Order: sequence, then structure tokens, then C-alpha cells
Amino acid sequence: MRLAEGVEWGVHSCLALSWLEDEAPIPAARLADIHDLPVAYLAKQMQALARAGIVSSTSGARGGFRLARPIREISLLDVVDAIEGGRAVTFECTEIRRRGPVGQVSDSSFSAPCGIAAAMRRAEDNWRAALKHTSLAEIGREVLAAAPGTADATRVWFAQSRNPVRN
Amino acid sequence: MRLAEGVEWGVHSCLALSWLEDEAPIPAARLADIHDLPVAYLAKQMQALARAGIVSSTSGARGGFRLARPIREISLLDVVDAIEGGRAVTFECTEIRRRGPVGQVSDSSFSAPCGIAAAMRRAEDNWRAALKHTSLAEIGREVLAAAPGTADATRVWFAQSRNPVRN
DNA sequence: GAATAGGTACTCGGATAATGCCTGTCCGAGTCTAGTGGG
DNA sequence: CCCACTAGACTCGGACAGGCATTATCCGAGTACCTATTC
Repeated sequence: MRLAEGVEWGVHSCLALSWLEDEAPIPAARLADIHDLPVAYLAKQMQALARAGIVSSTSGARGGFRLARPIREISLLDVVDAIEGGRAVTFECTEIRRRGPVGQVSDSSFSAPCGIAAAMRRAEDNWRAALKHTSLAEIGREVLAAAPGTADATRVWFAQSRNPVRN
Repeated sequence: MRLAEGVEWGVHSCLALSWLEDEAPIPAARLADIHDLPVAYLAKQMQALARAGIVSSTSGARGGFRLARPIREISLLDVVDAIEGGRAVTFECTEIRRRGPVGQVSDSSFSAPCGIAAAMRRAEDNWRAALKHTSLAEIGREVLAAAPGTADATRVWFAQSRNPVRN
């Protein structure tokens, strides 16, 4: 069970967008350059973030992505759900309790959810609660605490490459 | 992100083993019959449980599986880790923060873990703690509360099919 | 000189292949049982 | 009658394919900008 790595990309990209607080949107290609990621695939993840309303997209020349709301109002859960398509459900009960001879014999009403599913649901709720409680702003602070120069370096690199030399 | 469905099978099988508290081990084929599961694949899951020390296996005629310890001493986390092979890690940091131009520029020591990984780790710890706190005995009680006849039905069916008619 | 129309380049968006993991299956090694023959 | 041996069958264990989700990619639709032409 592994979370899609697009989550990591999405969070880092949102952090970069917050550091590059600029009036102009930033295209996916530029965001991909920052972390040396596959352009097309990151673009796909950004589309997911746009659909979820985390970032807003602008088409055409000088277009790109920008944060749709302050980064402190974006939770880690928002990004996870956006990338995973809302199906970030760790456990899906297949109701095998109903199958087989025993399931046939005990005709009990299965209206109550399976005990396994209930327990898994409780654990998953804890997981989601922790993710919801964490904002990208907090994560950004942690990232900068570990590597303080990152934000400035991002800004410097972006300014230098703003008008790239054409061949 | 979906948990392997073998987890559900493993838990139900362990519950069945606890209900069929018998001195004799129960072969995987019999366990598979209970819930109408693919025999070979369930056997594979049972092997994983055996490797993890949750059940003990006996080879040869009259062989099979039995619980290695009381069911109240088996946590849901034990089963999840056993089936998932210990790699039930929801998030794996690929350290993209080091890649790309910015990562190169900011030569900061990356000894501290990435902020994203840390936040994910906290959420995952909550998840694992909830799973660890839940014993299969509790789940069994919930299952029986929902469908009270299950345990008896399992015992009856097992006794009836103990000496199956050969063709 | 200013405005407008057209062309061009750039960007997102969704539709389309390739890869890896989970699912599913098979056969061989080992072990216990049961039957048989001998003491 | 009891014991040892042998043959048989049963069970687990690990090695071997198939299906599907994730990963990765591409091309088309739309938009803004820039340029050239006209008034």
C-alpha cells in the first residue's frame, strides 16, 4: 500500500507557488523544472489540484497555475484527496462474510457494517484527521527549518530563468 | 491507495480459527471453503501469517494452520503488517527536494527529514496506533454482534464437513 | 500615430500507451498416516 | 498380538503467469501576445 508519489510533487509544487508569490501564474513546465520532474505528468497532477480548487489555472500565453487560496488554508488532506481522486480509502470491505456456506447459513441481517470494516474505518479516520489538521503552511515551515535557503533559492532561480535564452 | 484484500481474508480466517478452537490444525482448503475464496491465494496469505508468527503451520496429512497465540493477543496491525509484508507505508519520500536546480543551489544538509515525510509519518503513526490498539478479539465481538449466529454456524459446518464424502 | 485584424506561440486539458504491483495459479518438497508383512 | 517398514496421500512452501491500477506521454482546444497593415 503506497500513496501516489504525485502527492509529494503536489505539495512541493504548492510550496514553491507560495514562495513565488507573484501576480503572474506559473506554468507547469517551470514547476517541473524546479524539482526535475516529468513535465507532462506533473501537469496531470496540477490538473487534479485545479479540479479540487486548490490551485487556479490560466490558459494561453503567460498562463499557468497559482494558489487558489492562502497556503495556510490548504490542508495536507486536501492535496491527498485531490491527487488520489477522493478514493484514498485504505480498506474496502468485500463482504466475504456473506459468502461461503457459513454466510449462507447465518441469514442474519448484514445491515450492520462488518466489524473489520468498522475497525479499519476508525483507524483511517485517525489518519485523515491528522492530515486535515496539518496545513501546507506548517509543512512549509518544517521544510524551511530543515533547509532554510530553499525559499530564497527558489525565488532567485525563478527570477534568473524568467526570460530564458532561446536557441 | 487500497489495502490488499488479503487482509480481510486473513482476519476472517483468524476469527474462524478462533471459533473452531480445536486441537487439530485446519488446512487452508477448508478455510477457503468457509468464505468461498480461491484456495491457492488464501494459502499464500496464510503463509504470510505463518511467517509473521500469527499462526503456526503443520505439514503433511492432518496438517494445516492454527492460531499461534490467543486471539486477544493478535492486533489488527499484526495482520496488516504480515499481509502487506511490512511495507504498509502510506507515504515514501522520494526526496525530490534534493533534485532540480533549487535543490542543487541550496546545499543545506538534508539530514533532517523532509517536512512532508514528517507530517505523513505522524498521520501514519496515528493510523498504526489505532490498528495496534484493536485486537482481533474485539473485531470478533463486533462481527458476532452484527451476525450472532456466525460462530456457531462455522462450528456446525466444520463438524459436518469434517469427513467429506469422497467421489 | 493609433487602432484593428491576423498570425503565432504558448498553456492547459483530456485522451492514449507502457510499466509495475497485486491478484491468481501451479507444481515440488516434506511429513504424517495407514496398511502390510514379519517376528 | 505387537512392531517395523513401506507405500501412499495429504499439506505447506515457494516459484510462475495474468489483470489492473498507477505511471508516463502525446496531441488538440483555447487564449493572450505580437506584428503588420490600414485609416
